[in-house]
Amino acid sequence: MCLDNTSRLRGRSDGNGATRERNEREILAAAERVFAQYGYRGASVQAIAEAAGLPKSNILYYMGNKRSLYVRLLERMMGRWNALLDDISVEDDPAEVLEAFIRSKMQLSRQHPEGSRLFAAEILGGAPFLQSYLRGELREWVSSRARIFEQWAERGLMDRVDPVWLIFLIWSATQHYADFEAQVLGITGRDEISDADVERITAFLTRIILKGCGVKPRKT
Amino acid sequence: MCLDNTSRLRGRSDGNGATRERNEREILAAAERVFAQYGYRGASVQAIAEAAGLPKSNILYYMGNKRSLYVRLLERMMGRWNALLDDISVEDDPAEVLEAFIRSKMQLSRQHPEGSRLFAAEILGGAPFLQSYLRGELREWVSSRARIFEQWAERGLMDRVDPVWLIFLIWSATQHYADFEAQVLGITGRDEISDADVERITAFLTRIILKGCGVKPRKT
DNA sequence: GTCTATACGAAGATAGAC
DNA sequence: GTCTATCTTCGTATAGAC
Repeated sequence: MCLDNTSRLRGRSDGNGATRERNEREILAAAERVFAQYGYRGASVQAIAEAAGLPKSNILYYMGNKRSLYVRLLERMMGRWNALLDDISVEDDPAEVLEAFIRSKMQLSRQHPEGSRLFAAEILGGAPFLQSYLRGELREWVSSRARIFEQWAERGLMDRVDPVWLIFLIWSATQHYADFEAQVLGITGRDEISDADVERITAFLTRIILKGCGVKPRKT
Repeated sequence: MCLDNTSRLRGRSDGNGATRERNEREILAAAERVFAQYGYRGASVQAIAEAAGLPKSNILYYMGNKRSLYVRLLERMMGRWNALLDDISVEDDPAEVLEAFIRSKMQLSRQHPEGSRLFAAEILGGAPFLQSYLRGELREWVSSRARIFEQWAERGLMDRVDPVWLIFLIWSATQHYADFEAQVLGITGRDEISDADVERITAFLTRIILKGCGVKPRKT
């Protein structure tokens, strides 16, 4: 007699999908933490559900299955990553570009430590889901940057160092504080890495790397 | 009438425990690979058994349980690590010491990439088994080195940089090639990192870091 | 010493009640 | 849309045959 099942339930929900959106956000955040901590295999849907405060089947209802949830998180992280890799040109000032690169990379790891660790765990395990990304998109990005570094060296704006190793050096140095946070905290006796620490580390890395590459100080 | 069970079996085996030794070595090597790839939770005893070419219960017979196998591997890796951290003094030449440090750290990662990744996965997951090692032994080691770096700076042998951040920089840069090997291979299009690559990377890192810290060139 | 068989819980995933 | 109940497979670990 009364409303059918579908409309009754539609009526009970908010109608604009706000609940779904909120739940999805919660699930993605919780899953990022759990996958980052235990890796793809080590993470259980149950653990993600508990972290999100939802029943297990709810996770699978929203995300289909464990695999696609994981892929979605990786893609989200790659998106954040791509967002900060805007174009640079030979005409730019090397000191400025390298400093901005180090700074934005530090901030990305800082703002998304779980995403950073998720990515690290994926690579550590042989990058089963990211092979094509690494061999395609990312490889292209590295090549194009490398060419610019080489041109800077030709113009005498910096030393002739292998640009690819330089990019890896910046990546490893900046990611370290997110990925190996447990080690950094344990050794330094801190219980968190503060904003001031991040500022000091950024300045330290910028200084060592710019000086180490013989980059001429900023024009500004 | 014939021999009792125990002696019969002793008689059948080699008697000097060579089989046991060989099996243990195989198991440890296989487990290191599997734990490195999947992390503690993600690794299954079954997968380790298959990698070692032995039945599952054999693994548990030799190692007791999954946990103690894992701990044993961590301890083995910490042992290798400690072995290369011999004493240095203020009297030594900074350039020589830092270069030797970078070189030996690169070689450790090179010779034991699975051990390196195992350690990385443990830290990534919040170092549940290594908390006390980090807060104790390793912390002490870092402090003592840091003091020496500071004294070198006071003597004008290098810039006044934060010695702890410097140690982290060297660690992250050198471990990167083992831990993120999949990324390095994907981006550079290599299918392995050769000895010559390691040599080039070592030279690159040494150059950037020494120059970046304003270390006076070697006396030799 | 070594392996097969098995106990028992937790894994991912789905069916179906509400 | 959401959750409980359940299916099947795989997890660690052990008992006991050989």
